[in-house]
Amino acid sequence: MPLKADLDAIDWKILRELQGDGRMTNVELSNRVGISAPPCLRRVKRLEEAGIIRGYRALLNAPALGLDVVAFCLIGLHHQADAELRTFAERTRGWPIVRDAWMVSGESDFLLHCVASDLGAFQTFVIEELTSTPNVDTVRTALTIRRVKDEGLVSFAQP
Amino acid sequence: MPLKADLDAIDWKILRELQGDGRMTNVELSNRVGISAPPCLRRVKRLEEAGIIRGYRALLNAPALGLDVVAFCLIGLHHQADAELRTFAERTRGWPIVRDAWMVSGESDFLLHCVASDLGAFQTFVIEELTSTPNVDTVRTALTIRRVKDEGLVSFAQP
DNA sequence: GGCAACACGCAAGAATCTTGCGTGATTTTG
DNA sequence: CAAAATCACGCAAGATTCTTGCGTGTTGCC
Repeated sequence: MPLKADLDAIDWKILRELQGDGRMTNVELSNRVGISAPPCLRRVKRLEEAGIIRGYRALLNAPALGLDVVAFCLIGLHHQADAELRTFAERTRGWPIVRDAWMVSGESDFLLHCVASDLGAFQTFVIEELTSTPNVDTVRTALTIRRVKDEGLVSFAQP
Repeated sequence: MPLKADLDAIDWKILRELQGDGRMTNVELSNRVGISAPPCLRRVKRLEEAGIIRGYRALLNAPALGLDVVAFCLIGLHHQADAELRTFAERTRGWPIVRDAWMVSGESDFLLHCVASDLGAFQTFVIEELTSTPNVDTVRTALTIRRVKDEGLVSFAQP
């Protein structure tokens, strides 16, 4: 189970390339990183099995699918005991509007990344779901105007 | 250039499957959505060319790569004229710590999703880069404790 | 009722994936 | 210091997948 220390320059190149295009063929990938196809495939498999590559995902165009509203919600709870935090975390998984969610420290307890078809649907969610959820204290929302940067995890130079 | 209205049930299945595993082979995908491989591939190509599928990306395991800190920063600017917003947006693209960034409306002007190797690196970024950037008024940070939900865009039932 | 448009499925050639094996370099061990 | 072990590479071949062209059936529209 290789960790960061076991990765060499070729592994970092592989991660960078697959992050840019996760559906690239193995021969194309092997050309870009400078080795032949079989060892390249073995490296990718190893990175997957080690959990360094968690998976692959198609990126979808939200507006083209009729999802015009992207927003973030900062949630503050009344009580932050472990059970309450778990309860709220579980609840976020049942809300399809919530794309991904983080437990955070600071002024708020949770940050929710939300996608909705329109402003009405989002407001309905905030009012009828979020604020009416037990233990929810504060809800601050930030509607997104546009994305100004969208990169993967490894965007910087690596050894 | 098909839009939402032109998508049928099979297209939605394709989007859902590729969002779950973007590297699935076309024959596997065709089996899952219930048609043969050639028309399945043609549909995927069409979705790509229409921009509905924006691309594919490998998901990486940040902690395994020595990136232990994930945080969000809410940035408020002094002046929000178009030129100033563009200037700050451009600046976020030069910061490797910033994974993706959104221009938002509400109490703040930008939301930054940041990934750093450790707390020190993140704090250095906030102090020496963010707060010392011209026109930056307020910086509120939320360190993430853990991710409680991580799904793609299309997680709910579709026609 | 007939015609055009469209998407499906079959089939075949091209490309890719996948595995086994031999070689060379680096590291470990006696 | 030398021998052995370990490791990753690249080659080659069979299996799988991709990709294209083509014929057929259905749908919608004159």
